[in-house]
Amino acid sequence: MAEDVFKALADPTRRRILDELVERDGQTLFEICARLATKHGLGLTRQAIGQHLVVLESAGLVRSRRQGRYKFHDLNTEPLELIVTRWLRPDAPEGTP
Amino acid sequence: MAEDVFKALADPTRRRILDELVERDGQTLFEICARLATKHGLGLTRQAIGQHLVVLESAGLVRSRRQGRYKFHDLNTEPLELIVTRWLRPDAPEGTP
DNA sequence: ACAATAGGAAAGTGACGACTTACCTATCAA
DNA sequence: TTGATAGGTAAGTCGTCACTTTCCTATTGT
Repeated sequence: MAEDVFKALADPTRRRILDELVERDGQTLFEICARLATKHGLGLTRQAIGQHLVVLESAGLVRSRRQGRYKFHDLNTEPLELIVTRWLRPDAPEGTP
Repeated sequence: MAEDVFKALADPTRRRILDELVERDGQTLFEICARLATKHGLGLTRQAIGQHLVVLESAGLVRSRRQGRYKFHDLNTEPLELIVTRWLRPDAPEGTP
């Protein structure tokens, strides 16, 4: 849903996470925590980042694959292209007949 | 800057307002109120819509021009294009998982 | 087995945001 | 001027969201 995508993008920490995944795909939760702390100075707990990842995954912006005790997260830009065409292309076939 | 744009897009009512302005540019506050009420069944007060327009204008998504006692609102899609290119990798192949 | 590691799932708190109510200013028509 | 229209602003309420704390499950290494 578009609602979930926009709400997911509303938080600056979640946007930072997307930035991290653009730079290097397939990171684990602990890796994301470490990089956010060192590169951006974000002093958030692991649980907080984990909750953000849940939101991003529910919005379809992040896909995760489990491998043993590791869970790797990949960026999925597909929902982004959908929300853009809503206002950038006025003559696109809209869902409102 | 980008923060304001994402926060502005986070609210469904504000996205509806953008939809309305895509369909017909240069509407006044009362026109937007009427169309949101009739077409989308939104029972919001004029003040609420006015506050949303302030948010949209602060984000640069809406430009307004005053003319007498009327204030016309125009859509500005420029901030949208900026936020899209942030995560959409330009040289990524189409079917990359 | 045991402990360390990677992750998940609660409840609780504090702050921010959306909305209403009420009141106020400015412009136009009679 | 008077009254109607178009818009602006402030206080207050209520819900939502981000975050922490605490505790729990699952996998791996020794």
